[in-house]
Amino acid sequence: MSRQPRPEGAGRCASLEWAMHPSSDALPAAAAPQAAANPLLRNLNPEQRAAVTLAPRHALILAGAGSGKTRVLTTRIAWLITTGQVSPGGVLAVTFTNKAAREMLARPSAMLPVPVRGMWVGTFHGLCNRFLRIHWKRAALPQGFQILDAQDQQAAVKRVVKAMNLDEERYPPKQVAWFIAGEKEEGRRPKDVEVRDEHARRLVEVYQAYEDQCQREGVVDFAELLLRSYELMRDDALLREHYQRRFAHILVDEFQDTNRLQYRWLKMFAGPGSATFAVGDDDQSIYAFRGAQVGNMADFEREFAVGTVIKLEQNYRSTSNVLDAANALISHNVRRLGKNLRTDAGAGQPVRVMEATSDFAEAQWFVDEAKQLHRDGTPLAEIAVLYRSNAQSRVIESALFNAGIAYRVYGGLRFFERAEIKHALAYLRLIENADDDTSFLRVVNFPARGIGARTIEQLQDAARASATSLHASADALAGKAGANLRAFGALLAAMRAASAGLTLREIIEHVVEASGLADYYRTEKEGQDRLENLAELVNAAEAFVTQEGFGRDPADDAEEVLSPLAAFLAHAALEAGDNQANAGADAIQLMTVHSAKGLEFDCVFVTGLEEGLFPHENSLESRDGLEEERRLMYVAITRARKRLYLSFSQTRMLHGHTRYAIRSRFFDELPEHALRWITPKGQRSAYREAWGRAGVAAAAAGPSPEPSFRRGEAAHGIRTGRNVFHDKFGEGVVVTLEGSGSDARAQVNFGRHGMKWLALAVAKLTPVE
DNA sequence: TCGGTTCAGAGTATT
DNA sequence: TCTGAACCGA
Repeated sequence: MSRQPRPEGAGRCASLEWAMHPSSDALPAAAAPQAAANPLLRNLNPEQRAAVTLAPRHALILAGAGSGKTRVLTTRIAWLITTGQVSPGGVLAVTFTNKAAREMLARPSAMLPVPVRGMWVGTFHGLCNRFLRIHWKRAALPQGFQILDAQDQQAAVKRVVKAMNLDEERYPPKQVAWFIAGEKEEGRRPKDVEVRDEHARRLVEVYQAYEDQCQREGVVDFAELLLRSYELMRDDALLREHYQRRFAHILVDEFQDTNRLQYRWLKMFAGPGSATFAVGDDDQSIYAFRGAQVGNMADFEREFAVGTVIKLEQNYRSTSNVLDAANALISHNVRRLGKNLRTDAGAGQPVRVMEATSDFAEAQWFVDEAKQLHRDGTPLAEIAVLYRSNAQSRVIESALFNAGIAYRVYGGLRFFERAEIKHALAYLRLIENADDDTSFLRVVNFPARGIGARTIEQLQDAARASATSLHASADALAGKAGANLRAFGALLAAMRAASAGLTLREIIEHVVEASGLADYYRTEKEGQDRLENLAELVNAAEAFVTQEGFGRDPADDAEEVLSPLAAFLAHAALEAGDNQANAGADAIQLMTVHSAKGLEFDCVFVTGLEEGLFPHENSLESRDGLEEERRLMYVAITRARKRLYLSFSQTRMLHGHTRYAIRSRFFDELPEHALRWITPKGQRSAYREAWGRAGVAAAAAGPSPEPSFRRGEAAHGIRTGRNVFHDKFGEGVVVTLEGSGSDARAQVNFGRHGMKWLALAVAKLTPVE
């Protein structure tokens, strides 16, 4: 044993040095004695065991893909509790997704003989909701405050922009909502935003008006949940001390995905006596675009004076060919904490690489390959197709559909986002809170009850004038329109009265009928599905009440108990539900690389590996952007257990045009020994040979491209789809030809050098082939 | 108020 | 090419 555990408060340089060391011989020795005794620690490797049994102090666990991260996290919780180091009530465990949160609750419960009640396990938002439900008074919120999802938020912003008479062209609600969420996630209120120009000043005004509106209506958006809790902790010393004392152990999953506000939030809960156990992987940081700061890992080490960094590098998922590919690829990133995956699984199958002539052909090839795998015994559900962007799923779907193979696409509308569900929820929310204008506007005329756009405009004017909600202003309108409005108000009042004393299930059943929603969908041609969804909503509510007991815990000493309806509405906003029925069926899995994170499959196909698509063109300008794309590719590769296929296509239908593509630069970063090119001979493009280590000019004579590429014939022997060589930019593909004679120009995709327009009279372009 | 037409835009996404 | 949103006529 070469090293002893680091004493408390040891300097951070030392810890960094630790991080850079091969870890197995550098583990804290403290783990060893108890290890044999406790069954929890059986089957853990030395690094995992070290992490699980770490003494109570801040620690950073660098957990590589497939290294048993969740296992370490959950076993640690169980370990802390069984060894009596903490009671369940002293544990705070945070994740990003509900799925991960459920796991983090379920697995320790299974390991422990004692109930884990009192433990705070959940998503950042879920925990903030819990926190604010308890301290709603101090947070200046109504007890039954409602949560706006992204859709609702955008609608609310739109209303503000309209009310302020701003040009919706210059202030698109989507972007304004994005701006507001971004500022909140940086912890900034309107007064804190730095204003440089007129446009920014206006944006801040909108932000302020939006805040006022939310406060008036008693609603909060997602970012507000975080910010409001953070501020309350920051400003209320008693409260802060209470929670800091309570949570002796804070565990964070996917730490590399935290944004600035989440990091500060964590810091606020970590008191002098708490130990923060942060688990993450900088190589899998793929959410910078939504505010994630990988830098939080370094900040954490510094600001928490982290004494222990443990690297989990033993991979239990993939064979070494797959890992060699992953390791080699990611080594091209400069900004890394440094980590290398290893496995005992043996070399396994080589990574197969396929070059297709078109996106259509690529999809067809995939289908044939998948059929073969299935025939050889792979369940369909163990075959996944990954792509960079959602639009790519279409051609694959249609190929699968034509072949009659079951498949499942991830993403898309989730249960609680469906229109009919949102409508029903809007009625329910109005029962809870009549001032919720977002919900009011959603259903005031749905089903139609003679309240048109003009009426609503008048109503909004009246509401603005009296600074009240729409519902409170209904009396101000005269005539037939006013009568209709008051009838709607009476309907809501009747629903509210009727729901008193009913169970949640009965309330929803009543509302679905009384609102006219059920009748509306019964007469609709395609309303059957929607009716079924509404019935499913009733079931979901029922399940929520029985299973969750709506999340109350006596230990939380909430000031008053929330009604089941309000709790269910919060649940609906925080957990959008599944996006697909029959999730368990045996079907091929289609998803973006982003949504594949955290999953694993026997066979993985990564498709569309073309310059401009993967890496995506929008991220090529900056090094950070490109490195994130590379991490994304790393995530894609490390999803595979046994077989990995990488494919790209010479042409791809994009935005209605055929685009000529160059294979992704990532191929050049993969080790040749782990790859096997399976492209049929006659199908390889010239640059395929040319692009390798030998340099560009010595292109092997390739076969001619598909006949369809021969269109667009032009002078100079250059034509669309042809591979050409340029002295400065190297190999490229002609994408477009324009003009004629001395005006002739060609648009050429030079891959890593980007898309260029070149005048054929000037530029020296030599056809390659 | 509805339904058809026109137009812009098209990356990744959890809560 | 396809989608969703805005717009216009009946």
